[in-house]
Amino acid sequence: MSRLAKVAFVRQPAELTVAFRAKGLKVTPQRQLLFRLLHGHEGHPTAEGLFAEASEQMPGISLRTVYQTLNDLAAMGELQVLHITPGTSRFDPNVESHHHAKCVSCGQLRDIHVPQAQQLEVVGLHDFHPSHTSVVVNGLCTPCATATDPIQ
Amino acid sequence: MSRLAKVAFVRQPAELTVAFRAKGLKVTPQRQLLFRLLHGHEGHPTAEGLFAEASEQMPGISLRTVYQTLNDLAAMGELQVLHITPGTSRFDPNVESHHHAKCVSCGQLRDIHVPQAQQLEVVGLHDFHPSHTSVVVNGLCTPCATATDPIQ
DNA sequence: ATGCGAATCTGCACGAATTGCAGACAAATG
DNA sequence: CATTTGTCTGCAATTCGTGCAGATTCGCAT
Repeated sequence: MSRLAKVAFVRQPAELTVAFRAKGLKVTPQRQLLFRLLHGHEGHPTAEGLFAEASEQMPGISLRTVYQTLNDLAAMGELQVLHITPGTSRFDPNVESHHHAKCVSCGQLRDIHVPQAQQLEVVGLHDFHPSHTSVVVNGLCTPCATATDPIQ
Repeated sequence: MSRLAKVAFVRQPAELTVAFRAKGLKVTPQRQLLFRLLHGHEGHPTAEGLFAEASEQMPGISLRTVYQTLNDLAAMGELQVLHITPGTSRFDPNVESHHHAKCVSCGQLRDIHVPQAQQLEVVGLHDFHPSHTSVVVNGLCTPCATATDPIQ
């Protein structure tokens, strides 16, 4: 196939609503909007990026609220937080086991699958209890590889 | 053996001196101090951490200079810059091919070897020119695992 | 050695990302 | 519909890192 099979995005907004209430967290219009934006999001948005998207549909929403909600989702394991790019966190709505390819020129991230990732032989891992392995393939995306000027 | 075989640290200060001059960069006492601190450094220090170490031996050295030198070294490939922990960059004097284990509780990083890392099968990597793969094993170090159990 | 030009050092200001705080406000519950 | 509690917004503060400028020093060629 030419693309990854359909991936599992963050849970349905309705499910997140239940999960929030179950934790004593309230479900506000702002949070519902973010649930919707994240569900089906194929990229790896930053908080600022989601704030921009959210602002289109709800002018006046606060960046602070976006951070708050993303942090809550991450704490509940409904969202992956990536620290792959310098300076900023990226939020990955895809919670299925997967990994990333990163263009070292433009910083673009894309999802990949690495079937053997959880069965890697590791040397030098003493007194450590591994839970999850993440793989990042660094390289150049085709646009950056062909362009003379590797600007975003 | 109970530890990794002797790893290759950043090149000898004398070699870095030659490399800097060859690039038209000057070799100052500040830089020589950082060369020495990095050579044989077993950890993954932050710029602030190296600044603190450097300040002991050279009071008055500027944090700006530490950043400058680390960036120069990274640009020359004499140092790896890691974006694994949130908010800050870590500098890895070990330029040999290796990977990292990260304690998700205390943030500690340690070096590991993953022999198969460069031969991983990757699914979903189209229009991309990979150069280098990095593996991070997340988990708990023994102190954190035995201390207060963070997850109930 | 000596001098000159270019690179560097330091201190400070600035910018981006993220969090802390407080008062107004709204969601859940009975 | 009233109460309780958590949330929202705006702003200040913090942290990490870089841009800038003037004084200084390195390194090469006299």
